[in-house]
Amino acid sequence: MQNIQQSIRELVSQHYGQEIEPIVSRPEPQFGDVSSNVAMQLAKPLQKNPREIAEELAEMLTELDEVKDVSVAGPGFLNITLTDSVLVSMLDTHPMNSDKTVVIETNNPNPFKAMHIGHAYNAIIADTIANLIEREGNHVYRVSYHGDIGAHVGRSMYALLRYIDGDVKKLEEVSTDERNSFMSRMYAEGSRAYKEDEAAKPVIDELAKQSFTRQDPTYAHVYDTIFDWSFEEIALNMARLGNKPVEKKFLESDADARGVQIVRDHTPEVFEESDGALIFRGSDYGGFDNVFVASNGLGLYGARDVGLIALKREQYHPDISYIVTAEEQKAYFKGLLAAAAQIYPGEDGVTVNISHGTVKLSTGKMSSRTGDVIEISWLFDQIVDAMNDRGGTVRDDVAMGALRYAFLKVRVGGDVIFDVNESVSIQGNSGPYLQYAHARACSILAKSTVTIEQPTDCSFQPDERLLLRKVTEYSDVVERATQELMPHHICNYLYELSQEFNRFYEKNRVISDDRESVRLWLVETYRDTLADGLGLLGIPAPKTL
RNA sequence: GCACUCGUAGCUCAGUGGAUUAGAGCAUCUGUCUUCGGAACAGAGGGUCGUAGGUUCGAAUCCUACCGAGUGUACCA
Repeated sequence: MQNIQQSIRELVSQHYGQEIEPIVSRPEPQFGDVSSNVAMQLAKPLQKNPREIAEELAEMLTELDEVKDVSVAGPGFLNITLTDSVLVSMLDTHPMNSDKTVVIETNNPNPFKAMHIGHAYNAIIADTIANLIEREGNHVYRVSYHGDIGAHVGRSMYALLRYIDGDVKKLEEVSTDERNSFMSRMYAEGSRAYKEDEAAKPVIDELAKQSFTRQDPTYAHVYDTIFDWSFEEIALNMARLGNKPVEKKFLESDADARGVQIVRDHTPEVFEESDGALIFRGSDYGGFDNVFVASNGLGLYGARDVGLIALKREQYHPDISYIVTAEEQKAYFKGLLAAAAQIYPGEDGVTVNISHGTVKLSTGKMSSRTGDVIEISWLFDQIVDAMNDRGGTVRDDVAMGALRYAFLKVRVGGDVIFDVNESVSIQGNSGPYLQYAHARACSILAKSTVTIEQPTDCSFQPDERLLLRKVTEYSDVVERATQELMPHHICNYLYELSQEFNRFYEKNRVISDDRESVRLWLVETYRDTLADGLGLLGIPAPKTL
């Protein structure tokens, strides 16, 4: 597509003396392979009828080797059909043309709390965006960031210390399977006590403060144990979600002291004092005025994020650093990033916040166990149940594909209404459907004994050409998804691609047909493209299902 | 109150300046079919693209107002 765009640009430059970027798109197959409204773009500067310009351009384009046919439609649209060999040449993978150092947070659940559905969504979006950036040729560092200190730790510790009642051995009685629900129960209990029990409040505040120092041996022991459990749980869930491992875990405790110091060093130039706290006037930058260091001298999340930016900067010297969060934090990040831009002049725009919506269940049913949050384990249980109901075998790679695809197929930014049954459905626009489509193509390839040949004469039959044409769109789709950081474009495309294959497959035999070797090549090309696309989405592409 | 996001078929969503029927999936209805994995294919019904103006040769897409939903709005993250 870029070649033809280039050709049009040159023609326009030569014949009309206009330097423009011709807009080209993919029309419906019946209209050709490429269409362009370049004549309309030229009509105004040239003071000429667009239809007339289109006719002239059509004549010139027909002369090109890569063009088979051109027609003019409507007010002056050009519909261009390319030769088959050009179509084949378009299959070449798109160039790796970027070489930046990129840091991206691909998960950030807090220890001492259960992982919920929002963590899963956040992690899947971020991991897939990381895949896209990596594909461009950039050096990507996946990192994570976790809150290991502060208020929520105090709440959990309150309930935990009461639970063990002086005997740390009691923790050993909690079996591996029960740990996650045990931890969320403890957190829920502590939270409730903080809200409802006046006497507990100061105790919890004190326990929260202790999370910074952890000097009491019993406290330290319980803390360390739950800390380890939490990270085992996080690692387990990340693997289950199909996320690639991170290179480094950053902790709030690492970032805290550093951030507080930086905020102090930049007061009053960047931050200012207000009611004893150090604040940043985010409202001047589309955010809101926010406290970074509290009046009691302790760092808040803002200060820690400043510290985290400093740590990432030292460790990786990133050209771009992505922080993927839910949209609730969008305004906060406007302020934070404006502050960071002042702390590090000339590095404005290095740190970028990508925000996404929240996940809601279509059934409206929430987790019964912990009240208001939906735990990841519960989510997987639902998927497994739905698979069982369908009578299919339950497989981890299919569950993973179902969940990732359901989350990724919607545009990043809006909310996701998650329907468990729809996600595992083998029919329709779902992960398992694509996995099935892949397995089916593999099966054909495995069955044939004929050698696969890339066609040399390049004359395809109409149905073959339709499939080939669809496959050639892949690199454009990947490019768009990468530029916009929008994985859903790939989902939509892969689904259309599979449909196109099914249409072909329905009407045309591959094995024991005269054109078997050419068609095998086509099936293989399709299969490889599908597998590559699924790979970018982090979805397994099984050979059998 | 102010700021940001969103409003497209019964439901869930693509499409965000370009046309020749505004597209998919689910759901509903009808066909094909002893298949290379039918977990398929073909087709039908279903839309004043929230409402009203405006800009443009051309608007679901841009602008304005209004209606409706969500989120944020300093010592939680």
